[in-house]
Amino acid sequence: MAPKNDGPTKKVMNKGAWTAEEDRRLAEYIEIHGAKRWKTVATKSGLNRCGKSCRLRWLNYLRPNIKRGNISDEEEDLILRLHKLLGNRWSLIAGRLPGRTDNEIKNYWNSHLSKKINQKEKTVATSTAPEANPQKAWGVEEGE
DNA sequence: AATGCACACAACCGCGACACC
DNA sequence: TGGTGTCGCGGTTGTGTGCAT
Repeated sequence: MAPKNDGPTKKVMNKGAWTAEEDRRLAEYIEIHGAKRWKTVATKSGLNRCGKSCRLRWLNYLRPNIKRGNISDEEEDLILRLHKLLGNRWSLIAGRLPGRTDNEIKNYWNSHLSKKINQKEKTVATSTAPEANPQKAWGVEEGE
């Protein structure tokens, strides 16, 4: 499909998956000028992307020292404990896991751990004879 | 071999916080 | 002190891929 004429004033930003060329340009720009003023990064680097998009791409994918995939048992355990402590404060949790990003942890939680926890809760609920104390077994507190 | 489904991950969106003028 | 612009975060959606039927 041939692109339509967008008109003289309106500039349409790129969306969707990043290309290798875009990655290269972003990394190159940040290497020279640093990762600050994302709006400027977006415009000056010549990428037709918004600052937000550049920031996300850099933090979650291009930044050096990023660990990707293979979350170890220790890391998983740490995530579980930190989540219990902090709740959905993914950036704080990520801060405790060197090389991991908040987005990755959030994704991991949503696809793996939330299910695990649901299953755990179910087994606990069934194993602790509900008829002895039904309210506690179903997590019902008087104040609620 | 084709199709449908579930899962994993990348990216977008909306909103609140913060900095600067 | 209020207004405006930018950033950062969390929630959500879109898309690609592998697996089962």
